[in-house]
Amino acid sequence: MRQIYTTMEEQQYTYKYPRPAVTTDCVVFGFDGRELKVLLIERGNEPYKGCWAIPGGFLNMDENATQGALRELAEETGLILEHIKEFGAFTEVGRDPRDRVISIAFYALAKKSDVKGGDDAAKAQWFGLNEVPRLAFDHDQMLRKAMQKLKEDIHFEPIGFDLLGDTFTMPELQRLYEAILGVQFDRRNFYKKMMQTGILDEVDEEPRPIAFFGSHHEMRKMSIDALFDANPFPSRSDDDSRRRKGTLFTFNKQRYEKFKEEHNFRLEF
Amino acid sequence: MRQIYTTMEEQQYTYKYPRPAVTTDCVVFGFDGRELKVLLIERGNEPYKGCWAIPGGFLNMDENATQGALRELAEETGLILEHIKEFGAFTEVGRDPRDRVISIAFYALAKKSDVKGGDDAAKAQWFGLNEVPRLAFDHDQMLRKAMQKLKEDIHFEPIGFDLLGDTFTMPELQRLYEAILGVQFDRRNFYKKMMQTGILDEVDEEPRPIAFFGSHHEMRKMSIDALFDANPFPSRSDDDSRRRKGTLFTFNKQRYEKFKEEHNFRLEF
DNA sequence: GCAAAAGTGTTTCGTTTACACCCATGC
DNA sequence: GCATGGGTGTAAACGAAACACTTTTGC
Repeated sequence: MRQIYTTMEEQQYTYKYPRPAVTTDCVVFGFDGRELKVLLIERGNEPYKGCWAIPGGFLNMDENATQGALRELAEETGLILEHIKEFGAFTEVGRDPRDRVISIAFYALAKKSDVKGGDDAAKAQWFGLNEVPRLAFDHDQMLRKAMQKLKEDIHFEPIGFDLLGDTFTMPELQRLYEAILGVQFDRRNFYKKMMQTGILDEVDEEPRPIAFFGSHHEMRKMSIDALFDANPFPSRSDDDSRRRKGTLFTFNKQRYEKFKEEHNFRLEF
Repeated sequence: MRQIYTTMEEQQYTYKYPRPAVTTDCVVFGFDGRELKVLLIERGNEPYKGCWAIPGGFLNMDENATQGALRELAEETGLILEHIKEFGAFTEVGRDPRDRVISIAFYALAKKSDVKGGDDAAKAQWFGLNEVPRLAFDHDQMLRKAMQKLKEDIHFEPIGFDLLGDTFTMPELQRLYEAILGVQFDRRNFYKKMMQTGILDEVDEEPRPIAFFGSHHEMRKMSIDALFDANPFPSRSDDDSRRRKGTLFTFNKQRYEKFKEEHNFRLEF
């Protein structure tokens, strides 16, 4: 948070008209095979010290909002993501008790393999969506809006795949959709609909692919196994007993692009 | 623009960290019975002096983004609207050549009867979507994104009705949907789909209702006729020959609310 | 009276939904 | 061997799309 400016702390910035401070926040969703999780951080400073909050922080002058949100996310939680989606600005006058602060809000979807434990992430923790504590600022509202947007977006974009590993089974995918949308699907109909999009490839055996993670500029390679060993999904890793059973699939991005063209950019469920 | 602060021009505002300036912009769509229009203003100041732009301006410290956008819209175009919809933040570092400025963007739909001519609106003008000139800043991009959002939203919300008068005929409504979505519908199927939503009421004869307009705090009443006489839709008012033919309908907001509940908040077309 | 647009029902087709049994795996 | 979850096809219902002729209005 604001680390870039620690060497300038004595410097002052003066403007003719008052300006709100601008922050970015990023709601990160994860999936443990059973329910949706959200990644929160415990605030170390006032206001709302000790309270849980959506990761985020002040926008730097040399980055756009997306870059700012990704940077803050990496700093505060250790998560290195590529795709986040803006879903709204939060601009009520009194939303920060100290100062006028507006926030540009994003949501993101994290695979298990994106989770990097330890160090920076010491104060970051996953919460089931029904166990979320009272959040700082207007972050309750922000979380609700993010969930709503996620529900809407998943009808038209295969964003759900970002929440699963590189390979997944059809029941896993179905459980994910059911968790996000809060409804139950008939297994056979779900299979059919998914398969007839043509964006899924059947995989004969688990490929144990290479995953990338590390800091923004220095990427390291390591096997999925090492990632899992180093950073098991925090709670209920016994849920893994629900996984790795049945036919494996993988998401075919190329065919998805083609699919989008043909179907007027709609993928419905 | 910034009028609230004209008495403080000598005052300076100092912060420990640099802050972007925050503006709001509002893309206003109108409909002349044939094609979609967008309301633009000609800039009187640098940068982009003389260039057309989406109405907007700096956010005041005592208003949220929605209030700021509505205020700027009223100041710059004379339009007093109630509902605008945020569709994104524009935050690229170099989007304003002078300073770091981020903008929160809205779109709005204006009925003919919302158009208030003269005075403030001297430099505001409607453009057909194919006649839009090169716009200031990143406003081309902003306009494209607004159109895209409008297209998406109209599938699920009856926002189209805001573009028509209090009463309208079915062909008018159909032309509007066709203009927004860029497709052609079968007349009979369109009738059926609209009527089976139950959100339209048939009106026997034109009710000549009372309309409200004026400044934010001092509302005046006048008849629709006087409004039309004073402020005909700028271009092609001969398009009115396409109107007032056939059965009149009006939008039933109450039934729409009920409809939303029953249909899981979806209104598809 | 002629041209242009409004009004109206039915059939066809495709999509969505509902539904049941066998198989593989883990305990 | 029993319980749990995975895998598969078909029939019925529903909603979307295609389609033509008569009536009204404006010139």
